[in-house]
Amino acid sequence: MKLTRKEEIVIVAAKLFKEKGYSAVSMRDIAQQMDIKAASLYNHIKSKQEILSSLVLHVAEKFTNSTQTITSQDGTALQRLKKLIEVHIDITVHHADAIAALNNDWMHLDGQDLLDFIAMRDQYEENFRSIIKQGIQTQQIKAKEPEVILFSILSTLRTLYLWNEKRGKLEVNVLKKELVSVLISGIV
Amino acid sequence: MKLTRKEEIVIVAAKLFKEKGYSAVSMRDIAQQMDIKAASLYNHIKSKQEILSSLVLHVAEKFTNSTQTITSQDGTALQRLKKLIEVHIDITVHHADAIAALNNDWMHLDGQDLLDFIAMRDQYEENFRSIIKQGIQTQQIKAKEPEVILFSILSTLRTLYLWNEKRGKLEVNVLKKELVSVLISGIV
DNA sequence: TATTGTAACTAACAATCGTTAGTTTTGTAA
DNA sequence: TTACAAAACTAACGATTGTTAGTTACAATA
Repeated sequence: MKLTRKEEIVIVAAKLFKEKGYSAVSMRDIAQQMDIKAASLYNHIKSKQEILSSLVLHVAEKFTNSTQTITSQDGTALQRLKKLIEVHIDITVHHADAIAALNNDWMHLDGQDLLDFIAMRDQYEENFRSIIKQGIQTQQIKAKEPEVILFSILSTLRTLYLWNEKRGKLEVNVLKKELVSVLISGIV
Repeated sequence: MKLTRKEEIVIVAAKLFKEKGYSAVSMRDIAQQMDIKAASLYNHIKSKQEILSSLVLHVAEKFTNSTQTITSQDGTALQRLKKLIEVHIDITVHHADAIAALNNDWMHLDGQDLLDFIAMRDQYEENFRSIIKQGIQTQQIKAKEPEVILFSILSTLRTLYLWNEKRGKLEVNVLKKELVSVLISGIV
């Protein structure tokens, strides 16, 4: 599958955004990385903002869709929680750069894009939360503060894009298995 | 204890950095928030960079110092790991804004400041890592990939500054206890 | 060969950036 | 009241920002 020029730009921009953040990357930086002039970028994109929203909303939708699928499946709360974690890991490994922007630069979205993103993020969190609460109710999960559990799991998953680089030899499936185990069963 | 004008500026800047990131906050933004003109800031600080490095290096040193103390104490690996987590939570709760900059804007430090920061961060991680490895060796901790355990705990701790706002009613000591429990013993 | 679409270019714009110089206001101590 | 230091001000600088307009190079198609 051949990439459009626009897709190439978005990919290159994502790498730069990951390193310095959206605001610290200029259109001239992006252009230089593609060996063209800044003005030439505008043959393919409407604005710098459009790069960001392509990047962030695309992967945000991916999370939302996957989550919806799992939540509507059957199985115990714990099974679905594990599945949710695994899917999050999968998406992260395949879209590490975009997720950096999603984590760190979403606040630079504007207008409807910003509202859409926040809605998706809140819904994603709410999905996790409701499964955790279910798990507590059915006594599959310890009766801790649900927010603390939610926070602990989501923090780890959201920061995974940073550690994935250093993952090195560790294969994805091993990472998945180990991480699910650590998050669910603890370390003692 | 009365704050110097410089300290006031750093505190105000930290709040803004937390919301939009270092690069997206202008000196005029900071000045406006203090009800003065941008040029007036320079009666108290040398540069925008100095604000960032004051902010980041100060709290980085705090982490380093606390860690050193604990590592050189006695007790089992697991006891020291718990203590490390508790101290990290304490510092985070009391310096939430500075930690946002430490997490997200450290790469905008320059020169020696950047090198110093990276050295401190690496050392901090290495401290955690060695305690975890010790714990595995003495079979207090499950024989998982040490990097996965390290990553899971540090991710949660580093993102705590975000959730601390929503902590709401949850008292610090309760948070500490619950979080240590979730990180160490898991949720099932 | 002529045409067309893609993708690059040069040049420039208005706005904003961090920062400096020089000056004035303000509060405190002699 | 005078003197001094702290902290504000106005005005401006050179550099960089995202972006636009108009033009050119090149390949594929008719």
